[in-house]
Amino acid sequence: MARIENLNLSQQVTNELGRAIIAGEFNAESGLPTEAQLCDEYGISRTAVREAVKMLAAKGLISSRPRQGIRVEPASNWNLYDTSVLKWMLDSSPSMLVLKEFLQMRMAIEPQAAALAAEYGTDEDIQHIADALDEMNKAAADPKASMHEADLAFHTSILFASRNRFFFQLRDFIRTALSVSIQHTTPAKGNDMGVAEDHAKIYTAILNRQPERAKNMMTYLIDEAMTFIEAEIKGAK
Amino acid sequence: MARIENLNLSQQVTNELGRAIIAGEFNAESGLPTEAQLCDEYGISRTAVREAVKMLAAKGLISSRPRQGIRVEPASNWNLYDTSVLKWMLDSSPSMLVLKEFLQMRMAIEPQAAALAAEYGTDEDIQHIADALDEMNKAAADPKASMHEADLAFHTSILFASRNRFFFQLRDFIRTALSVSIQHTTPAKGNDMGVAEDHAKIYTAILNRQPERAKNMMTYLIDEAMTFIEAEIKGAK
DNA sequence: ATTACACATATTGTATTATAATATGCTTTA
DNA sequence: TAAAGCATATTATAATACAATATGTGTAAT
Repeated sequence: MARIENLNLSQQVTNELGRAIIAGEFNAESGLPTEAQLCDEYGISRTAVREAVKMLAAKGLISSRPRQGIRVEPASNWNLYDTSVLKWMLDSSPSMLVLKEFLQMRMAIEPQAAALAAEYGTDEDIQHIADALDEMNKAAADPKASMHEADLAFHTSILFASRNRFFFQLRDFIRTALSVSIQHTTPAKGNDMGVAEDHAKIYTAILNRQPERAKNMMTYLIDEAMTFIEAEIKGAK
Repeated sequence: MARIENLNLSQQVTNELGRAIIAGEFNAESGLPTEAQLCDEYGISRTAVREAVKMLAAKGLISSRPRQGIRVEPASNWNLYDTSVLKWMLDSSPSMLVLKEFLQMRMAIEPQAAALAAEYGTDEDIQHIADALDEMNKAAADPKASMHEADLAFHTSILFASRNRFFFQLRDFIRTALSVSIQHTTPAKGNDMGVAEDHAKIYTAILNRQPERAKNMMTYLIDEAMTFIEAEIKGAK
């Protein structure tokens, strides 16, 4: 087990087991080792093992019952919107497989969020979007600055401005999806300014309280990534 | 504590504390009682209390550190897509407040899911949609049959047919949103047949592999509920 | 007076042991 | 063959002890 400083024992075991479960290292029928076996394996007390098991159960990965042991739940029950679960997923499966699914989700969430931001975002919310856009422009001019971080901040600030807690709750998911997306599309760019302009159009639409336009501009932005990825998938065949 | 048969102790405490946290019964600054106090309060061992605390921490509701105690996390960290968390939320806050947010999310997710279903759903997936539609038609004719259940099955089957695990993962969320939605819109209906026809149009579009049309029909369906709710909110003022 | 250091203290973190509850399979019996 | 009961493996809960970790307090040094 990779002992990580600053995390307590049960959290480390949670990490290790969570990763292993999602990587498919446990047979779905036979399930996990018993608590006693896990104690031996990791050289820790049952207290720590049980707390780890409870945390994984809370995330929908496993369930445990007396005499039956610890079973892996069907993947359809895993809480994919849990940050840890999402991380374990990306660690284990080649990101190309989920990249398209990510983009499909972004295509559902972000245009709608942009429209809601245009309709309900406060002036302060919209100022935060402007701030992120400024950072992106700076980064486009100055290679030292981080375009990536500014990009994430831009999209997150729009989720926040939607004034809908369910949209904002997806910020980690969207950030992850966006990061993976960027990693795959960046090689082909060289047009930082063009991307920045596309983002600016979204911001302007929100500022001018044009929900439909904001939605369309966001759809366009994501569709560019989608087109690129589909070509890449096709090419890989 | 309402002791529920068939749930073990730590799960019952998790339920009770989760409910109380989301209902705002704990001061955000002072946090929760210490483990020792919780033991006294519920008359249970530290083992059970700690396991409950770990489960709640896994859902993002709390965090605990030595010497500092158990703190309530900011609501923005709560995992709203966890079924339990969602349930606690609906139990505590008047559903009217979240109903519009639910509909905004449905408006993002479901039209896109319908489009994906039309593009990627297998024939078998689409048959399941047809089955649910049949049930809805039966229920429209026969008052004994449950329209509600058939309606939920219809929407769920489309999420499944999207062939995107992130969409399907939202099934509990969508089902909850839809249930709340129905509770508020049903009084004004009397047009079960009209609703069933709207659903049929979505199905037909998916069957004929028309993603755009499927999306539009689903948008129309949800927009009807949205219009109704907005009128109700306006009327309540 | 202010800073730095050490120490006391409260609270969670981990370990250990013991017992209870529960479900599964096997054996016995009718 | 079926039903009842018993053995057993595994998790569930409890109780106790000690370790680790922050937080504040007081004391000493500058």
